Amino acid sequence: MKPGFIHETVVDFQLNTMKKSSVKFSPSDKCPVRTVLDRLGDKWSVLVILLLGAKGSVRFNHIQKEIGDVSQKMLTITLKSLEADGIVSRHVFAEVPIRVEYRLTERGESLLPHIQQLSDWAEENMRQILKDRKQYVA
Amino acid sequence: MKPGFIHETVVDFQLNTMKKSSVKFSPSDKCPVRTVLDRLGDKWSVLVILLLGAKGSVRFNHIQKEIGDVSQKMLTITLKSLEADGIVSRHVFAEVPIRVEYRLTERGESLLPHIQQLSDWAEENMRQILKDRKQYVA
DNA sequence: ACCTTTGGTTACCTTTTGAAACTAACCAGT
DNA sequence: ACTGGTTAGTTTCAAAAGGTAACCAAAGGT
Repeated sequence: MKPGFIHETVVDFQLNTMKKSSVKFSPSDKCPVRTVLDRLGDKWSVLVILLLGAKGSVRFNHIQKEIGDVSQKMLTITLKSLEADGIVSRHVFAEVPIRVEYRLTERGESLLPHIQQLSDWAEENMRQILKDRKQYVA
Repeated sequence: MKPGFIHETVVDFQLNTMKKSSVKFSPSDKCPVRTVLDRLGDKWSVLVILLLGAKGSVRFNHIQKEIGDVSQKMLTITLKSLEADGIVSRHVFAEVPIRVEYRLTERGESLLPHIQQLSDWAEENMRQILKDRKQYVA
C-alpha cells in the first residue's frame, strides 16, 4: 500500500438545507480510494447501481418503491451525486405527468460487475454471518 | 432481481451511548444483500478491511494512525462489528502495555479481493470522476 | 506516589439521515 | 372554476451516526 493511500482529512460540503447543490463532495484528491469509495460507502448508492444494472432505465418513483425504505430526499441526493460522478445519467421526458428516467452510464456499467460480485459474496455468506452475529455477545 | 431482494425496513439497534454491545446490527434477514452491504456502507469498514488485507496483523493504534482520521470510538465500533460478523479476529497479548492485534479471518480474506477490485476501479476512474464533479454545477 | 503506555469507554455536541408535510406543473372530471 | 390525482422533487424538524475530548484500567518504570 502506498504511503498516504488512506490518510486524508475528509471535508464534506453536504448542505443540510439542500439549498444549493445538495450533492455530496469530499474534496482533496490526495486519496484516490477514499474519494470514490466514500461515495459508494453511503447507504444507497450501491443499491441504486445494482437496481439500475438489473433493470436498465428506471423512473424516480420506481427506484424508490424497489428499494423500499429510501426517503425521497436521500434518493434525490444519491442520484444527483451519482450523476455528478458520471455513474448514472438523467433523462427528462416532457410528458404529463413529467417522467424522469435514470440509467447507468458507461462508467456505471464498468463499475457494476464489481458491485455485483460484492452482492454475490454477501448473498453467499449472509446466512453464516447472521448466525455469527447472534452468537457474538461480547 | 428477485422480488423483495432489496425491499426491507431496516431497524438499527446501534446504541448511541455504547452502553451494551456498541455493535451495529440491522436485523431482519429478508434481504441478504443489504444485511451485509449495510455494514460495508459505514464510513470505515472498507478501509479497515483493505488495511488488514495489505498489512496482515495490525495493532489498534496502528490502524488508527494509518487511516488517519478515524476516531477511537468509531474504530472500536467498526472493529467490534467486523468481529461480530466474523470478518476480522481480535488477538489480545497480555504484555505490558497490552497489545491487541487484528487480522482478517478466512471469511474476511474471501471478501478482500472484491473490495480490492472496487478500490482498483476507484483508482482507475478517480481522475476523470473528479473532473466530472467539478464540471457538474447543476 | 507518580508518570507512561495501550486500548479502550463515557458524556457531550455536531453533522448526516429519516419522516412527513409541502410545492410545482400539468391534466381529467364535474 | 374547483377538486382531485399524478410525478418529481423540496423543506422542516426530529433521530441517528459520527466526532471531540476527557477519563479509566492494568502494569511497569523511577
